[in-house]
Amino acid sequence: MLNSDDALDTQGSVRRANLRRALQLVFRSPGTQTRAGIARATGLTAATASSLVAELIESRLIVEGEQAASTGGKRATTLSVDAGHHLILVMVIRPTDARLSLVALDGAEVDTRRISYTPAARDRMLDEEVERIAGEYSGRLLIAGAQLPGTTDGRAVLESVQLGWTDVPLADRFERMLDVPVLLVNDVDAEAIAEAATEEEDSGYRLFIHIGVGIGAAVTLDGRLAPGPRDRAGEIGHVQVVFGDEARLCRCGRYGCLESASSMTAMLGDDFDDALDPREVRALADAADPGVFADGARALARTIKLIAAVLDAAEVVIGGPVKALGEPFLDLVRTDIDYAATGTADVPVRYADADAAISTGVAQFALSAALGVRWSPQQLRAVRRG
Amino acid sequence: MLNSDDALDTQGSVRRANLRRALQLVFRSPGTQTRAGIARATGLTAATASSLVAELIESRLIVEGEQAASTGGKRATTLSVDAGHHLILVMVIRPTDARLSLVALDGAEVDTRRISYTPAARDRMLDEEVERIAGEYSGRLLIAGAQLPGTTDGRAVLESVQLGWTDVPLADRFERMLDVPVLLVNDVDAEAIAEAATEEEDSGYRLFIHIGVGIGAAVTLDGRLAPGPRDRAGEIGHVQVVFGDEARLCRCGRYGCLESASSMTAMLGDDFDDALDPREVRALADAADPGVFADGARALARTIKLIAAVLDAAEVVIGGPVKALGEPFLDLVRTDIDYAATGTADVPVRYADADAAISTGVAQFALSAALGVRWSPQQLRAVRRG
DNA sequence: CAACTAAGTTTAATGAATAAACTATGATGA
DNA sequence: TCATCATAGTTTATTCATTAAACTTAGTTG
Repeated sequence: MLNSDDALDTQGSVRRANLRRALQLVFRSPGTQTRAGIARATGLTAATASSLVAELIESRLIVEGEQAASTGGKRATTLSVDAGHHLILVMVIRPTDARLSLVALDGAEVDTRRISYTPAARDRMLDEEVERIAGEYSGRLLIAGAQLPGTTDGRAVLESVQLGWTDVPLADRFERMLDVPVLLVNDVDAEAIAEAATEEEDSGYRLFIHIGVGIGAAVTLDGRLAPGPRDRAGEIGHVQVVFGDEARLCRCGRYGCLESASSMTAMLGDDFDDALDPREVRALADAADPGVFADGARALARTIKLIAAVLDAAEVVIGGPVKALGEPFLDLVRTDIDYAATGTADVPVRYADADAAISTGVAQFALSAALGVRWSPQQLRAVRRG
Repeated sequence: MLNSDDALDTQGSVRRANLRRALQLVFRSPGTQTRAGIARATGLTAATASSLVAELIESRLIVEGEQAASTGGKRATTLSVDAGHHLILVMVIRPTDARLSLVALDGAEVDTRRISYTPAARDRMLDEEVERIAGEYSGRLLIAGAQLPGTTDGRAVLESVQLGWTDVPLADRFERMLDVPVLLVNDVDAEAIAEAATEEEDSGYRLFIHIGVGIGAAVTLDGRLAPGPRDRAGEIGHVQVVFGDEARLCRCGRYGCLESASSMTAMLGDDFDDALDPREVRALADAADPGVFADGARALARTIKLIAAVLDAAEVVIGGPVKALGEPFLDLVRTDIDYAATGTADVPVRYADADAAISTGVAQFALSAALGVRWSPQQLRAVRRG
């Protein structure tokens, strides 16, 4: 709609860019943004801002709200995101279950369905549910995004060990049913995008590391995934970071992989599972040998130091089930990063915000692709509550 | 000129973008590009392409050349870069000497001056030479770029151990004398940019690693430095990558840094110096214990694997004096990268092209900033010969 | 209540694109 | 040999999103 081609053929591209900018301003400050505010923020004239707003209202992307208090003259008409029309279909696809949510433009979840399946029935049941949604919400769907474990180029699943898929053109399949654009995104990338909502412009690279049964990484910049064709980026779980006698056998058959030291399975044993709730994880952690956390933190710190140095990363965020280990584990990592390192700037390390992983990332990813727009952190919280 | 603001206020921004695209096409295929070719490549109409070309000729950026052979109709007028007017001032600043070159838009070096100094006299002599150039070439200068060792935000030298500078606003100082924009760039970044000229669009990230007395890294994407405010990026020399008994004392006082294993000084001893020519380096290498190369290659391979995995890098390029060690050293690195690693794609590793380091990178960096344009690899070779 | 201030709209002008008709020049084939 | 076609490039009228400036609306303030 607002996106599309990169051809700078005519002034249409300027119009699209300005529509995006105006829409972004409303997304960032819903309920308080005004036509005059858009004019001031963009440098466009009030006439143009009005024209842009008219088109966005016409497209049912924003709506007028209350009159704002006067600031000395006529009261301004506030603008909000139009939550009443367009919907984003968010699919979280996991090996034995999936979650399909319809998310409004204000972040509210309008409808959520959960399905469970055996791997053999997965394709059929997914297709059926997508078909059903296509029937029920036809005309209101804006875009769809699917998050899944594995590598993807956004259109097809290149390789997913967990799902047992190789080169599956999932986006094409769903697009034929839904008749709106469908995007695929790696689950860790989606988690990183959700987390990146708090990222300010020009604040630099942020490294996100998910730690559960496996380990994955993602790099974001200005609230979006770092640019470039990076279909297989972030696959750091099986890079060797432990050497010599300390290197342990990894499930991949090699020695000293990051996962062999820092994954939750490595630290808590095979009883650990991504589906455990934090209380259960803490119980496992209490029973574990404290040495495994020291080893895990050390391997993780080595990884972080190198990547943060080459990117000059502004922040490192750690997400996933590992959060149940709490600040003590993070302090081990921070100590091992060794802030005194010559030539390496201090890299703050923190855990991801609670619940960011659910489906906000896919929704944000799809929204950004459809409208070139980011939600404010406040609105993401709305999605999380949903 | 063609760059400037990001304000999408008017169709002027479209015009600027189209001028850049037309200019880029002439830069990429000088002597063979035509108005009709620009129209075809951009999707713009022939009328618009003609108008863009007229403006670029008016600005003395391109010139008409020969008539091309007919392809079935009227012969086309070829277009070339106008090498006769605008000049780029390229400064390579080193601790005890500097090189100031005036580079034409076709890559030819029109004038080159070398100055030597003691650190105490450096500022004065640089200023004098820049003033002299400002006098001689006033009116023809388009932009200036300075390459130097150390961290920079493009405007000021944040920290340069080699030059003994901290927070020196060098760009401002030179801009007052030259009256054209001045950009600063880290020397390894400049080397990476020169190397990135062969990089195709959308081919992914390329990791460049310079190995001499010190080690630095840079990441490029689509022929340019990876985006983002990365003032201190690539400072990987003093990240620990060797652990346990194998870790050696580094000149920074810590143990196991990448430089302590893989720098030329670590491998060849303190007799090594960045100024040695390849023959002298090979002589040192012949006298060295082969074990140091194995150790150096192993530490380097560990570094490369992790960074390449997180970025999904398409290629790794190694530059600097290390090239004198030849393919045997590179083969050690390649073997250690261990192509069989699970989840890690094969990353090709090669040496940088010969002579790329001289001044092409700064020139390209400045050119890209001034006109948003990249030279073709052919033209970069012209600079290298200069 | 007059003067001021801010929000927002209307109208004419501007500039960069397109479409379509045009000129110029060479290749091709009956 | 010349009519026809193909390609390069220009000219002219039209379109469209912007700006500037005048205007309306609706509030605050002395």
